[in-house]
Amino acid sequence: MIRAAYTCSDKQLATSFFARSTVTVARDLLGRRLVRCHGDGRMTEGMITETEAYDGFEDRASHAHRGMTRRNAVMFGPPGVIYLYLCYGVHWLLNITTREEGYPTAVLIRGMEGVSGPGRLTKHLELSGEENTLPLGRTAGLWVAAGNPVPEASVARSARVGVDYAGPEWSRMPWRFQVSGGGGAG
DNA sequence: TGCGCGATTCTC
DNA sequence: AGAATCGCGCAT
Repeated sequence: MIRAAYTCSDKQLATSFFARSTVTVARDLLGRRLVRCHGDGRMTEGMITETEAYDGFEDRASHAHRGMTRRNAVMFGPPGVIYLYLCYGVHWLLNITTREEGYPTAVLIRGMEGVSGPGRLTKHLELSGEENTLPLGRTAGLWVAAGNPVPEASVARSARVGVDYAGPEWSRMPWRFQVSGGGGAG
């Protein structure tokens, strides 16, 4: 039997990485490797290719824009924490909290290498409500590996998906980040 | 306690 | 274009 070994993805991003501006973190996560370590030793990992920022009370697209509730409480907590919620009663969506405690923010992980769509991503990584509220790390079996972001030329910005209900100002906010074809091998 | 809706995805 | 599917958030 082959025992899973931690290799280059062993070193994870420090909590301080997530303690910055939500939009900055969303952009800076592109190109980083998302690592999932299952209980039975299997590991799944891949480069993050798409993210979205949800920032503060004023952002009407954010779960937190009307204040703290049971569901979104984790967004008000410390940075680097996993926020998983059930969308449409069908799909789990993965977020990572950012900024300081008390200010509600999170980055939605929408896509990774070989996987498009936030609902398919959690299914691929075998994530569900169990990991909700856990800090990124070995205990959760999920973390972002230290590495390099993609170059600026490889970043595409656009409006967030599926948030028309937030009104024109907030639904048009260019807080969606994707790895585009440009920028060379980096 | 009840009701409408959603940070999506799959099928027709 | 419409269904799946259920917890959340707000109104009663």
